Amino acid sequence: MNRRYLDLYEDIKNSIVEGNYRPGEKLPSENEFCRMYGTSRGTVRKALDLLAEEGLIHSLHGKGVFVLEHNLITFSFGGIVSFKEAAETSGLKFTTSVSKFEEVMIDEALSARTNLPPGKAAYKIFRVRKLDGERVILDINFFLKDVAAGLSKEIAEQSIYEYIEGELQLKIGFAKRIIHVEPATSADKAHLDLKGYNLVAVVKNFVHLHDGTPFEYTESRHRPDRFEFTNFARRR
Amino acid sequence: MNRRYLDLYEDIKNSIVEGNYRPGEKLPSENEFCRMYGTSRGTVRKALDLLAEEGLIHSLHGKGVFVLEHNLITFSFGGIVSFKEAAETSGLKFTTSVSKFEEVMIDEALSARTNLPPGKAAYKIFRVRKLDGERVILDINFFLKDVAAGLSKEIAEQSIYEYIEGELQLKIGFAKRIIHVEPATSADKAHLDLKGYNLVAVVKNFVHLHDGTPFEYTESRHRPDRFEFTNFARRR
DNA sequence: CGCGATTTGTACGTATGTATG
DNA sequence: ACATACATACGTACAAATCGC
Repeated sequence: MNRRYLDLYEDIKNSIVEGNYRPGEKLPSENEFCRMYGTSRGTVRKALDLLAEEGLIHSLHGKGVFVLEHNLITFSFGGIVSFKEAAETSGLKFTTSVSKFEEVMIDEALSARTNLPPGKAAYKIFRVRKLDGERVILDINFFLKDVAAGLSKEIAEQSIYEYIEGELQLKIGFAKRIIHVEPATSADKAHLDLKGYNLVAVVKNFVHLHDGTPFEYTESRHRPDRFEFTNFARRR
Repeated sequence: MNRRYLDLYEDIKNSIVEGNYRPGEKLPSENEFCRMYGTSRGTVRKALDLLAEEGLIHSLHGKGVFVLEHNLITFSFGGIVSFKEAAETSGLKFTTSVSKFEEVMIDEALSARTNLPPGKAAYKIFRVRKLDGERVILDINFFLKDVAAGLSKEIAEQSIYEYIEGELQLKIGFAKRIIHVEPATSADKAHLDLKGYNLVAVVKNFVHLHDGTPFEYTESRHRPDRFEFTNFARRR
């Protein structure tokens, strides 16, 4: 497969992140990009579309394409990003400890909660994310055992996504997220330094493979004062 | 301007919303759409891209394009949507009351909070959203007076966006959002039925016109138990 | 003021690659 | 092996907004 537009996208994105193109500046015109990369204008525009979707650039008819204000932390959360990736691009230094790794059967109740098919086995994982010595995030994962076969506690301590995409060569497709604020559970109280808070911010992730099959459900439970979620939207 | 891809997008979207194409079903192929609408494949693909971005459909190489599970509430929040639009598509019956409408000067402190330029005048509006007789959302808006000239309390009771886009013919471009959980302020306590909660879920909106100029800052302050934010993401 | 040059937006057409059945 | 369907890439043309002369 070719996918030159992805190379172009990453190239331009890197230039923006590194500050070669700065917020407020005008990018080279589409036709200049065509010359620079030896591609067609359609390919250039496809790369620019991706950047616009992420909120890094904005095109003005007749004027040009401009770099928007951005904070690196912000736009890393635009798509589906593993915790490791997000931590790296944000620059924050988290440490992770796996406090539970077990196999469970998905019964009706669990299926209703996770959207995973009942009757199947799943890995159930608790991971605590510590920042500045405080336990501020509890990640609760369920991965279908069929799909994520061979997951281990050791892998969970590193990056599960690297394993799934790298080793198993699975293709992750899309995810639906719901954010809620919920009462802290006994698990939250046991695993987090809640400092008296009795609510947690919860990001529920329903993740599907590229072929559409659901394979992961994750709840990210945040101490409310350390929670932040960013988002970019365009009006049509 | 032509924008046939937008017509196509809305047509197909309506068909999905109305249930003519149901979740799990396969859509007509791209070439069929070409015949149906008498357009080129590029135009069809552009319409499908928009639907895929919203999480309504998913394409499988060699197989076809399929409708995803969706709840109408969910995808209405994908882009920039006025409260009125969101309420309508969600089917929930909110009532709005304007409890404050005044003009303020943007000083340094307010500029830091809103990202609006210091030294300018702005409309400051409090609107309380009531659901099932309970005051659950407090919207705090700041609109640049320069831009949104002529705003009134009466307009705020209806739809500010209809006024801005309809009457003033302004084009809204994009918005950055940040979601936080914050301690309830005295304003929250005064305007909401907090039922003992001492935290609120806050969605901060930094809205820009199409030409990039910031013109609106809005804080949507939700009672935590009635807060929900949905999101769709794809892995690249 | 108009005119032309530049730049992005839209639409169409064609060709080829790749996955599926 | 073949037809179908989506994915990528190139090319062309014209529309519409902007800017400088």
